[in-house]
Amino acid sequence: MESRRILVTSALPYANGSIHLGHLVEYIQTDIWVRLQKMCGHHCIYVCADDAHGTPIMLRAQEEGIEPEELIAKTQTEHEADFSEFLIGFDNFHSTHSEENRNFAEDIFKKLQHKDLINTRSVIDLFDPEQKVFLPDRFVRGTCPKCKAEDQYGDNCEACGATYSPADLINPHSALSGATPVEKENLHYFFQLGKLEEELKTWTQSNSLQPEISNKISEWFEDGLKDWDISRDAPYFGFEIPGATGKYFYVWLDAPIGYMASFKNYCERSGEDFDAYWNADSTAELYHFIGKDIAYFHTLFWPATLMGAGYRKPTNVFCHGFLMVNGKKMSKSRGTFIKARTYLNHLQPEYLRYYFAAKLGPGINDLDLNLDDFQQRVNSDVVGKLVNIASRCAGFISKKFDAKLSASFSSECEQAFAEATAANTEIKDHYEQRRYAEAIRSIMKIADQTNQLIDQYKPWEKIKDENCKEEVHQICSFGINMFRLLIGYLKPVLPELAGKAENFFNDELTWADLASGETLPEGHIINKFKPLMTRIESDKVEAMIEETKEQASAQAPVISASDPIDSEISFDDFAKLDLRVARISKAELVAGADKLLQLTLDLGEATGGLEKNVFAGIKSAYSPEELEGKLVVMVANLAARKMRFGLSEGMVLAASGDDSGLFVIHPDSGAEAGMRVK
RNA sequence: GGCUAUGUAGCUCAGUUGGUUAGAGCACAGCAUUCAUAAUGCUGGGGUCGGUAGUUCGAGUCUACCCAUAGCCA
Repeated sequence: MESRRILVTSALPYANGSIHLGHLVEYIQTDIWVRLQKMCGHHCIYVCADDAHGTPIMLRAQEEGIEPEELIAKTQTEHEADFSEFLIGFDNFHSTHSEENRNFAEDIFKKLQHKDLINTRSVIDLFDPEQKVFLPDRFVRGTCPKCKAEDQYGDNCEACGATYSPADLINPHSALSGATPVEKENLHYFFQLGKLEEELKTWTQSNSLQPEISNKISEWFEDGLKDWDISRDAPYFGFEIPGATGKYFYVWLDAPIGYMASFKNYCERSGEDFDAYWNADSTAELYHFIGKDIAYFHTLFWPATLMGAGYRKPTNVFCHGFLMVNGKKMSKSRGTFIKARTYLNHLQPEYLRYYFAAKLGPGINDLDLNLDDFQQRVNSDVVGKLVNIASRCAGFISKKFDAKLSASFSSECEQAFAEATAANTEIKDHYEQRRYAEAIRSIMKIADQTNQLIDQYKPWEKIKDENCKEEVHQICSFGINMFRLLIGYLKPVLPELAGKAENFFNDELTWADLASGETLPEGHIINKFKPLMTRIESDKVEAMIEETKEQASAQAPVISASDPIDSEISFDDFAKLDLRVARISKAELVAGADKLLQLTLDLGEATGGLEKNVFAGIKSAYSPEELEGKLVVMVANLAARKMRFGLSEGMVLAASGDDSGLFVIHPDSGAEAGMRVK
């Protein structure tokens, strides 16, 4: 078989926080792919690095009262430990804040300049008049224009998730001085992507990108490519642009260059030939595994950078979806924003590797970590089905046959072994095409068939009959051989388990061994069987969630301060409100309104049978049918307000938090329409 | 708001170019079994495929609109 030369990367984790289970989807996906390639005898190199530049890192370092360099060094140590324990087998892990990366970034920038792909022009930025510096979005704070949460960043609101520009903030102020920012012209450097449009189009079309991504990319081309702003002003943690004092490369310019820098760093200590992988005429393969959120940095900006600077382009870019936990986005308060370290404190990494593999496909769908399913699936598949095969056969072999295997099977078993061997082509292809879930299904099907066969031969009965001893020897040896095959197929996913199993049957497995169809030889001695993997226990999963919740509540004061109690009012202020119980006599959809329902409220006999018309913004949480007949509380003396759809004569009270829920307030049973609420 | 995806049994997912009674694993129920880490085998119940309206002899599978979820908008 021809050996391929392959360079693989995972996206660079950002150095301002810990690795969490969401990150691990990608590293595990990549690692499985790389391990398969290596097992197949290909020359495959897997590099990564910490992404160490940008404003958030500066801010974080400031908060902790340390230099950015100290922060990123500390983070890198932590990241590497997490990856190593999750068995992510990087050949090199580096940092974008490195000499290699500085050299490449500067060199690439100069090449782009030389090709006339860089220009400059003035844009209006916010300026701090006291500190005399331009303010990055994150250095401007103010009230969210959408949800009115106070003290939010200039680019997005942490309370409601809205995105906007700093100029949209209410009461904007500089995070540095507190002064109100002023608008001022500022010089920026731009990468003129439009000049590479044709070449980029060709690349994106010829490159068998995932169809979802191709569709998305065609969108960028439709409006023509805009120039890309690649400079940021001091204060910034990054590389200064050559010949431009006080201007820095935007983090997204030098981050992907970090792939090259990390590989260069690897070449220097391994003797690998850098140019053979990166020159424009390279015949090596280059793959980037990334999350769907950063697709266009990798399918547009990054290839453009490489083209412009005269390097090779990626062979392909593989996008994956996001991790959900129990069907929802990871959430600190639900205890599902689980850090890699927290997981490791309670559970074995291979459980998660198996579960992710069992659910990963080639598409960009989000992947759900359902914790009950996780426990059941791993226990059932890996322990119950797979490891059980060795466990139920090993005893007979070691106790009754001096730990020696037979190499002759019944014709039925021989056929089963041949079929399982033949499946290697298909399984390998599933892995190669990143259809891990299908690979796992194929593998577990073989495990099922093996258990069925063992059941059929009933060695535990036959062992009682001296005449059937050879049959027992054969079926158990068959089981061990099938187990060996299955472990081999799962080795990319479960490298540690595979290592233990290889120890057990005194053999090391490559894909060629699996494909050969050969069994272990007659008389081959197996070692004493020890449990290779134990079951996931519920209390461990619960403990992990608890620990995550504790981490969240430790930060709670910061979170609760985002919505403090309003300033005090007098009783007289309160008494001005005429709150009444009302019955919804009619509720209907409003044509053309996204969020409104039109309610007819019956205020009962006490008010002389008064009815009011109210438009309530509760369509997202209630259907008209479920509201009709219900009692609610309304502000009855609120001045009527004219809306696009008609006159609204009051407000219905409802509770809402930042977690997108909306809950209408109902009086307890017994209340009647018209009653005062006080 | 625009765009790109996703929405199939309690849970997690498969369903090729539209075609006989919609599949798997887990969970559940019953039976068998005890070699094995309460593991294994057999049998069974359970979905009309997010909603509505279309195209078609025929749609989970095509079209339009709507709803929900995720991501992106340099």
